[in-house]
Amino acid sequence: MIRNNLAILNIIEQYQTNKKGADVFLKTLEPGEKLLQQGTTLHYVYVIREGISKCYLTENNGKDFIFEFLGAGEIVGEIEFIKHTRCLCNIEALTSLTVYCITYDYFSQLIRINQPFNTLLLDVLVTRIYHTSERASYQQRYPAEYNTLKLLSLLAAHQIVLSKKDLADYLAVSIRSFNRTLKDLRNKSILHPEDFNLYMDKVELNKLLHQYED
Amino acid sequence: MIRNNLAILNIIEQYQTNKKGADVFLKTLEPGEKLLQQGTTLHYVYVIREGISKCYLTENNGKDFIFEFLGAGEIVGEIEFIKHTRCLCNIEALTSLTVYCITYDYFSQLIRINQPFNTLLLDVLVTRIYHTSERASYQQRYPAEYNTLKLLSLLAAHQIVLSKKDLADYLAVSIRSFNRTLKDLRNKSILHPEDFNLYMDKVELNKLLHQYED
DNA sequence: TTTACAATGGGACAAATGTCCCGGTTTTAT
DNA sequence: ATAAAACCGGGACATTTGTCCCATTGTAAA
Repeated sequence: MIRNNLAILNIIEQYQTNKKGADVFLKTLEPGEKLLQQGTTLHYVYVIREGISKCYLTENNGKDFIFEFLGAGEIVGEIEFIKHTRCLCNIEALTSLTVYCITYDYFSQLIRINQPFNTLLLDVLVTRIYHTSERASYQQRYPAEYNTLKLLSLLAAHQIVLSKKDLADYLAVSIRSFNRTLKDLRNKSILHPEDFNLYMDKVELNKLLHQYED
Repeated sequence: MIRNNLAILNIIEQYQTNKKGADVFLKTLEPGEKLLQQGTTLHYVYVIREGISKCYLTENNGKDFIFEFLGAGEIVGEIEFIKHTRCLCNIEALTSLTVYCITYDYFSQLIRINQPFNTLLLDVLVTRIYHTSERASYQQRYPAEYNTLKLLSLLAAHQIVLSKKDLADYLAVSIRSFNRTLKDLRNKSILHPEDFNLYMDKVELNKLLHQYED
């Protein structure tokens, strides 16, 4: 659930050390700052060097939907670059964030001239389609309880603690609903992880749930 | 909602006429036949020449979720090709379907050697991410009524009549729910399309709704 | 320290959605 | 032509989820 891509990071880091030009440079953001603002025009493509950010969209009714949490090596702004559009979504730093800023010209060069990079980019895009589609499907076709468990088990693989608001926005439910689900799960003395296709046993599961207890 | 891509179709048609080899050949499917079966291994990438198909995933609980309706020029199987995985989803013909079958070898060549094709492919992938993400967001963040109207207005732009099951699967709701929403909408004498950001007036809207009346 | 403000947790109720099921219609096979 | 089977719309009820609200806790600024 927190995406990374070290291969991309490597390529960019090589290029940055090779030529210290104005083509690739670093930028730092504090938690809460936005790298991309939905609807604005972009001039760079970014690659995250360090830190975690959330990629989300704010609907007209004020509700947010989080597409992904992005970590090291993730590309940002490539959609806007390729489609020549304004930002589809917001990217906001959750931790301190360091990103490589890549000029449009240079990124365009990379795609055309650097075959391995082109291949990596195709892979990144396809991976996104895969995950976005898969999640869109199960998140709408299974009840919140199932999705909550799935989310918690994914979260357990990372150390970071995310706010409940963010978790709820990822699941596309209200905070109230999310809290209720957690409470229900805690109260269920008999939980069969295998019912949920989770790769964890009951002990692990309870550990997870009680992380979020009072 | 029914995707097309004439630029891709053009390129493939040119190549097919140029060299009548075993690299690109045609295949025909009857309505109901599957071009891709979720979980199976693929050996070709396909480009739709004519007809409409649905791209959907069947969850373990038996529920389907339709990602998209694919029309002329749409690429199928490129995800499986690039990620070396088995089929993520099903592709099923809704009308008679003619597709170009492209060998993996040849597709791989196209990507590497044919710059315009590579660019088109990037554009296709990015467009998919864009639409999938946008829809995942609003479909989960707005009530069914809003989504139903949006769907009907999109549908109006095409001539094809889709089954209610397919429309419900696209919206990720039960048929019962979908029927109920249609009924409610029909009974609302005062409907303000502008409330829903729909590009149509009240007369058009009613025409739409009564298409699906008894 | 005190105050203000954001984040949290959950009760009560309303609204939305799913499940089950029945009666009517259409389709298919014999 | 008739019986069996599949399809369809919707009623009734259960479950899920959202909205509104208030009390509590934690945090940051004055």
